[in-house]
Amino acid sequence: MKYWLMKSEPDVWSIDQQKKTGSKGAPWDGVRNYQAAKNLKNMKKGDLCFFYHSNIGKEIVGIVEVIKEAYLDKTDKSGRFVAVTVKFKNKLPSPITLETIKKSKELSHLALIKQSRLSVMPIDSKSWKILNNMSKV
DNA sequence: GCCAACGTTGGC
DNA sequence: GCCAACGTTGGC
Repeated sequence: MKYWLMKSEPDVWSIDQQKKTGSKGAPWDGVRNYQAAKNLKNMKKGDLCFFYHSNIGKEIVGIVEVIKEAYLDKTDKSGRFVAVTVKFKNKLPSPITLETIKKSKELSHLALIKQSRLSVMPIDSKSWKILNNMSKV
């Protein structure tokens, strides 16, 4: 199983909206970046993703699970980009802010920090564990 | 609201 | 296929 991190502006799509969709989940679409799309294509059913709120909050707020692997993004007329379906899994006991992540030397390699504009990125299992531990109060 | 970083587009 | 111009993202 792989781990990921996906960004969303809570104005547009927040963890609470995601939660409301329950077990049927919701499409993660609108990605218009090849690198992010490549990551979407590599997702497998059952993979877990951190849900990050960009702009407002700038923190990891929860975890969602991939329930449908990459398919053509219906919102993309060109047919070049894909979407996946994810379902709400849980909210973090306490959100992890970007500021906190930046302070950790062990997490300095994450694309979240190095490539601030990338919206879908892999998270190695070690970093996943570190982040989960950080979220426990 | 600004602007740096960076991705994309299109003319050549 | 290069690269300038332009658009977008996202942190500050």
